[in-house]
Formats: sequence, structure tokens, C-alpha cells
Amino acid sequence: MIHECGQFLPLSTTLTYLLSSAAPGPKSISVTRWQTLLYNSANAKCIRTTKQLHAYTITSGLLLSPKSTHLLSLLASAYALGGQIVVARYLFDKSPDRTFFSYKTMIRMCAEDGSSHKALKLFAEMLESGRYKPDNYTFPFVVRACGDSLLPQLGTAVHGLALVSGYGSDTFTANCLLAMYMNVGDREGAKRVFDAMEEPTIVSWNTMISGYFRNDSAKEALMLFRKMVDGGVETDAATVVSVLPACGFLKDLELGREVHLLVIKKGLGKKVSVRNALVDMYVKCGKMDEARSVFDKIIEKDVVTWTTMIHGYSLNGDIRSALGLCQLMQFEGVKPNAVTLASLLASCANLPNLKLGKCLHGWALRQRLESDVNVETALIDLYAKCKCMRLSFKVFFKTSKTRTVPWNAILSGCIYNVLAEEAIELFREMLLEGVKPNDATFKSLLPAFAVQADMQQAMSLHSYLIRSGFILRTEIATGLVDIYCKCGNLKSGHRVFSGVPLKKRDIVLWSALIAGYGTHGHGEIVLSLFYDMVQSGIRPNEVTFTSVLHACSHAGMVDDGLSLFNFIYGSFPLCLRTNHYTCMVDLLGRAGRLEEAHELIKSMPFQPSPTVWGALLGACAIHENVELGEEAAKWLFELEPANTGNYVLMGNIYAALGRWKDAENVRHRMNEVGLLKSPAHSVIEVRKPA
DNA sequence: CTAGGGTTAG
Repeated sequence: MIHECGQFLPLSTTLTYLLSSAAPGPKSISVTRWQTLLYNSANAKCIRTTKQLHAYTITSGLLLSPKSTHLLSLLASAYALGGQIVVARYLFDKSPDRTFFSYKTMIRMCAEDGSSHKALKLFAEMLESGRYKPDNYTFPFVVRACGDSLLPQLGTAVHGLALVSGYGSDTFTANCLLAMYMNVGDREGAKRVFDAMEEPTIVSWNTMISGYFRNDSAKEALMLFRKMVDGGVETDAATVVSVLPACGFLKDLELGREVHLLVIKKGLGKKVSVRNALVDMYVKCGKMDEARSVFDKIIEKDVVTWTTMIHGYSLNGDIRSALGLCQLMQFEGVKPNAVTLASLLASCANLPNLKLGKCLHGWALRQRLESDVNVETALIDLYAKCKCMRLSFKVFFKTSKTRTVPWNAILSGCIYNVLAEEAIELFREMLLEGVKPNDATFKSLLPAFAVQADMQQAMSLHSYLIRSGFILRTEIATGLVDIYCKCGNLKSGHRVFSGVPLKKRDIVLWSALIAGYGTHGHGEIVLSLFYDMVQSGIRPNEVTFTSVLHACSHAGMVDDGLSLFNFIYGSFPLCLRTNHYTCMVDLLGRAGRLEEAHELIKSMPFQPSPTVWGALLGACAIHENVELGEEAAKWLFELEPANTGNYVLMGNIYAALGRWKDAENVRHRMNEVGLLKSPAHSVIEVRKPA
């Protein structure tokens, strides 16, 4: 009993004394006395004492007295605090009279145990009874339970209740609210709470920083860290392990080094986790030397330390160093785990190196790590990238198939190996098995539907996306727009586009629709969509310009194309790339405005690429313009002497005008650079009259 | 009595 209760020895002694000296029976120990004993036993988390007390309540008939009905709920609390949550719940459910203490304890233990729904149910019951008011030891756990059950609306309601109950300025409650909002992905909600806090503690700052990072706002995380340091707020180990991943993600080496200095200055490096985070930061920033020097200084390396470093070498394609380190790690008595292995396998997949991958697969079997999801997923991916879909499927069929990741791996594997139809079939099976797809699933799957361009399939996918709610995600709606456009059904594509609320329309979505209309030759619609987009406040980029210019070119809308080009030139001059000029030269050239095309090339702010001259030469071939053709050819023969197409085009221009001698010269020139072996030269000869 | 923190993968 001593070892179990630790410093609470007096409690057990008291109990032993009472039980041995007094005769059993409810009257021998007063109710108040019992109450104290139960409280003490609960707070001491001493399950053995609790069990003794429980036994006594049964044999003595203690609970039969009307004065002691509340004792059962206290007993339940004692069990709960002792870690026996199931027994606790059973007893608590039977308790006729539940005390405030027992409610609080049960709520807390349920929340910590992961039974957040039960915790919320108890809280609701407590409120309904109207006997007790939640306090500063209640709200934190209830808030946490809301976050764990992913019930943000309920969380907000509890937040409101905490405010009206006067716990708005309670630090613990506020910190839990921060964590809750961050856990459900509500950065704004968290920020509101944070801004309203009079004195945020280290914990508040840390929660915000890590929350921002976890919610894809690494930039905000770093900005907050800056503000924290500049504001003179203390930082601790949790701060640095929250901020370092963000530095790594953004490759912000400068700030990463600053954090490193902070770690040294404050002596935070005693913890392995801090040093591991440093190694990881350097790895992610691509600074393997610095990562290694931090790594080498860690005396007590754990699996994570080794794995982080191994992963670093893997990422850099240095599989030799990665394997060497893996061996060294085992020499030092640290066993690689599934993560280590998955990292090595991923490296084999990216190289790709099938032979080594197979060796590692064998090793995984011997280490009994083969049935770990991470390893399985890495193996599926490995074999797919090595174009061994048979092996990929073999691994896949052995997986438990209840989790989403292996499905995603096999789907993306199929698509990598141009098995779009199989991917779609697998997706159907996945749904039948009741596995929930996620964003990553659609990221690889939607292109498969676009490749198939099957209207029937597109429609059934569309209905699924509506039913499952995935259509609400802009990236997914974008994929669907693309699919419909590829099917040639622009109307349906446009309808999906219109279904996305104005605020959620991003550049990618607009571009998908614009490109769709563009490839089908609807130049005018493309232009009006483009101006609509700019009007709605979205800044177009190079990709948009390319597709709009292409559309103009495709539809032969020369003047519209020109005015658009001038618009870009005036508003976004830095966005202009070679391919935009190529597009314009092509557009003007086709229309026979060769001089203008030439002028445009001469006005280019950078060296015209062969593609630009190629477009001009092509246009000259159509319009049989020797002068400009020669100008273009002069550049092209210089820039890409091995491109037969250029000689053919130029030869054709001469031939068309009956200048056989010049045509012959071009042929000679091609001969000189050793291209005559190529079959393309015959084109010139074919057009030569007998 | 309570709150925040690292490594893989999609």
C-alpha cells in the first residue's frame, strides 16, 4: 500500500486503523468521516484503498442510510481518478445523488479518456439538474471534449456559457478554448479568444503557434513567434518545438538559426525533442551539414533522432548514407521502427531502386513491421513507382483496407501507371468497403476521370461528390469542372463552377473553366470570363494569360488578343513569359500580320527563344514570306541546328516560290550538320518537280 | 486537481 499511495500513507493508515478497530456498521464511522475518506482516496488516486472502501460500503449497507446517498457518486469519482473509468461510469450511473465533485471528476476523466461524448452528456445532465454551476475546473474539460468530438458549434455554445458564468478571463478555460478552436480548424475563433486575453501565458502563445502551423498557416505561426519574442514573452521548449516545424516547412533558415541560438542561450537543448526538432528543421531546409552537426552532438539519440536524419538523407536521394545510418543506429542499440523503414522505402520509390526496395521488404518481414500501415503504404507506392503493379496489388490485397492511406497509394499508383480505368474501379470498391476517401484520394483520382472523359462516369462521380459534401471543397469542384470540360460538356462544367460561392472561387478554378472554353474554341466566352475574374479581384497569373491568349489564337481573334496582350503588358509586365510571346507571334502570324509579329519579337525584353522564332517561321511558311522567313531561320539554324523541322519549313517556302536553288542550299546546310540521314529531308525532295 | 510540444504517409 505504501508504494501505491506514495506520500498519502496517512490515508491508508487511517483506513486500516478504522477498519480494524471499529466494528463494521454504518454507525461506527460517521458520514462526514466517510466522505473525507472517499475524497482522500480519490485525490490520492489510490485504487486499492478505493476498492477496500467499496467493499466496505457493500458489507456494511452504508449506502442504505438516507443521509449517505451521495457517497456512491464519490466512490465513482475515486474509481475514475484511480483510472478505472469503466467501473466509475457504472457506479456513477447508479448513483442516486450526484455531488458536484463527482460530476466534475467524471467529466474530466471521460474527457481525458477520449470518451468525449460521454463527458458532454454528463455536462448536459449536470446543467439540466440545475443543482450545480460549472466552474473553472469544469469548463476546460468540457471545452476539450467539444474539440475532440469535432463539435465546434457546441464548443462555441460552451464558450458563451463560460463568458456569462464569469469565466471568460480564466486562463485555463481560455487556453482550452484556443486549443479547441484550433483543433476544429477555426483559426479565426482561436484568434478572437487570444486577442481578448488580458495576459496570454506561454501556453497560450504556444497553442496559437502550433495551431496555426497545423492549420496550414505556417506564416502566421512564424509571425506570432516574432511577436512573442519581440514582446519579451518568455519562451520554453514547447515554443521551439512548435515553431521549428514551421521554419522547416517554409524553409526559413534564417529564423531557424535564430531559434537555434535561442535554444543555446536558454539551455533548452537538454530535451531530446528540442534537438530532434532542430535536426528536422535543418533537414527540411536542405542543410544536411548543419543537421548532421546538431545530430552528432546528441548523446542520447532516440528512434526519432535517427529517423529524422535518415529521412533527411532519403529526401536528398542519398540512400547510401541513409542505409549507413540505419546500420549505425542498430549498432548503438536503437531499433528502427515502421517510420524509419517507411522513410527508406520512400527513398527507394523515388530513385527508383527496385532491388534495394525488395531487400528492405524482406527485412520488414523479418522485423515483423510489414503489417504497419505506413510500411504497407510505402511498399505499395514503391512497387507502383517501379512499374511493378502486380507486386503493388499483392501488398495492397494483404492490407486491412479499413484505412484510407493504402487505398490512396494504390489509386495514385494506378494513375502513375496510366491505369485510369482500374483506378476508377478501385474507387468504386473503396466506397463499397465503406472506406472514407479524403482530399488526397481525389487529388489523384480526379485526373483519372479527366483522362477517361466519360460523361456517364463523370455524372456518377458528380452525384457522389454532392452526396458526400466533397463538392464544397474548391479544389475538388475545380477537378470536376476540368472533367466536364474534357468530356466536352462545357455547360455542366460551367454549372459546377457557378455552384461555387463567389468568395471561394480561386485562380485555379477560374483557370480550369477558362481553359475548358479555350480548348473548345470559344474565344469570346474566354475573354469575358477573364475580365469577370479580374473584376472579382483575382490576380491572374502566367498560366491564365497563356490559356486566354491561346484561346484567342485558337479562335483567330487577333484584335482581342492584341488588346489583351497590351492589357497584360500594361498591368502585369513582369508576368510575361516566352510562351506568351510565342502565342502572340502565332496569332499575328496566322492572320498574315507578319511585320507586326516581327516587331513584337524585336521588342521582347529578353532573348527570344527558338519557339518564338519557330512560330514566326511557321507563319511565314503559310504566307510564303521569304524575307521574314529567312530572318527567323537565321536565328533558328543558330539556336537549334539539330531541329530538322526548321530546315523543312524554310525549304518549303523556297520551293513554293520556285526558288529551287535556295531550297537546295537549305538541304545542303542540313546535310552539313549531319541530319540528312533523318527521313524529314525527303519532304523537300518530294515537293521538287521531276 | 486543470492547458501547449517532435519523427513517416496521403
